[in-house]
Amino acid sequence: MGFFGRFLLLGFFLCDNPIFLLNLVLFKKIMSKKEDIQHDCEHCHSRYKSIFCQIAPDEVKIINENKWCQSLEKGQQLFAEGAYPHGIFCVNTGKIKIHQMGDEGREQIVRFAKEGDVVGYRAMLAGEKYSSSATAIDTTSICFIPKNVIFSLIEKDSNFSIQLIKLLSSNLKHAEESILHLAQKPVRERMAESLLFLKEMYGLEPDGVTMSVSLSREEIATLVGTATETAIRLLSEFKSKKLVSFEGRKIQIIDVPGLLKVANIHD
Amino acid sequence: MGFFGRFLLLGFFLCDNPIFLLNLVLFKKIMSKKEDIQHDCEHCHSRYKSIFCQIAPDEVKIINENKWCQSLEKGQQLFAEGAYPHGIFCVNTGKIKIHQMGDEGREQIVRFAKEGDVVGYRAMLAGEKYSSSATAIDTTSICFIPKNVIFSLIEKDSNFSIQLIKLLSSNLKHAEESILHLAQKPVRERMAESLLFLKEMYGLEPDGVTMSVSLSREEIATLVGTATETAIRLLSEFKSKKLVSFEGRKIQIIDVPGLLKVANIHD
DNA sequence: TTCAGAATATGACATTTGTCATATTTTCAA
DNA sequence: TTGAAAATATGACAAATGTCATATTCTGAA
Repeated sequence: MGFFGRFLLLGFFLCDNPIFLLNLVLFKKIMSKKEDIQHDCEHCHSRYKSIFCQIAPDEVKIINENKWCQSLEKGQQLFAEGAYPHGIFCVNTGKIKIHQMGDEGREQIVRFAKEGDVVGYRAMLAGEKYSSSATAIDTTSICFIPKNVIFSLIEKDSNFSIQLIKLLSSNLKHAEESILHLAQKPVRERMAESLLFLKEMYGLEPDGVTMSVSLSREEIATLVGTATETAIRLLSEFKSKKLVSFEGRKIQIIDVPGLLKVANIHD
Repeated sequence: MGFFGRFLLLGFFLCDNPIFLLNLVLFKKIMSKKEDIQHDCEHCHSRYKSIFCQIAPDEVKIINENKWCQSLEKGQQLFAEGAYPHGIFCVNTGKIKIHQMGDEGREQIVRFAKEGDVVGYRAMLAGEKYSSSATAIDTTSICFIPKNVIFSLIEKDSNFSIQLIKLLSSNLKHAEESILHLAQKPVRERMAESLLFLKEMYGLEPDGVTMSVSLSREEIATLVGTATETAIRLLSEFKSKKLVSFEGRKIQIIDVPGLLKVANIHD
């Protein structure tokens, strides 16, 4: 897709979007970056980790011709609650948080995405507005695949449907597990669990102890489902108990068995 | 499918099931009931409300020939956490709760199902063990459709895949909403919300005020995500504030706007 | 560099919610 | 019918968690 095509697509994406102003800012930022790198789906390393891992070569070609890549700075929003989806986003590299706004203006992180993950698909598939927002929590490179391409893939390739179904199933399983834990586990256990989860999700830096994700205390609090102050206190407590250590937002996981114990995880 | 076929299927269902003993009880109960009514999918009223509403007549025929119906008493378990799924269950009439067991042996209700809903599909589609249990909370009639029938339907009918995808999406949306509310709303708000939810989900009796679902205080507590005593206290409070009234487990919704206000729901 | 605003940290306290004890009522099987 | 067990109800209290106030530290723009 050439520059003109991309422009048209972007225009389409913007014009029936309720939060037009916000996207206008995004639009300007994108335009000011001159040209984002257009990746090649055929040799895309993150494709093999994704729901697109098994699709036929000519389908890959169609996606490649219709997709559109973009890079996001840390903190940039990919889409916002209430907007209409026109396609899905595939994460090439980077980190994304999926979050919702609560009554008192407090955000709640409900999911994360990394390389190979797909975001924004739930609302698109259901034919609804986005029920959550997505924001980059690190420099991120994503590809946008238009709605019609996805739906024609579902029509043609039942294997792709199964991949989507498995993805949704997996998300649903995790969501229901979160429901259980939010309802029944005390904050301290959830904090330990969340730290272990982040370690699993985004891994560690080459030093083998520092977590690759960098989140503010407030973000950690909205993941755990607690007040920011409580999150800070618990992190300090974990530090004093030598379960973790940290310097600002760089958190080191020192004692995994200890954290598992605090999280009340056995098997 | 004749009696012998059903027996074989049941045998299959049972033998690689980790909680064999539990199912043995179920097995005996089923057998003692002589013969469950075998419904006809072609004229099934609940099919039109379900994910099977759009499938082709010959597919309906295949399902009809391979399905197997069963009725459950209130309190009977349909499947248990940890067991392996061999198909999905379609609710014909009745009410089902989907619940998980927490660390301290406390259950947590994560979803409900009624006429036209499908249960047990998440684990089956993902190729995993059940992550939750399903139990009838009212006299319920269900049909069992074997795994292979469902997967061949997905393969043949992309429309059916889309129905499944939409179902999963809808469940995921509700689950993420629950996460938000459990993390941010106080118990009182969640209680009011749960009562309104139950009213929407299962409706009212002909009198126009009494809720059709009958749950114990403990079950209500595990839905709201609180201690049983707290649930009882809040219900009493709502009663004294004339928001609801009740006689045992029969709960009347008196003041919907009042409940909406307590639940902190505006729009 | 410097300064303002944001993020982090910590104490004091209030509120919410859970737990335990103990009635009271209901249910169901002998 | 009756009695035991379960469910419901309520009080007293403890524990967990949130809120507010206030330092302290960090960060980025002028």
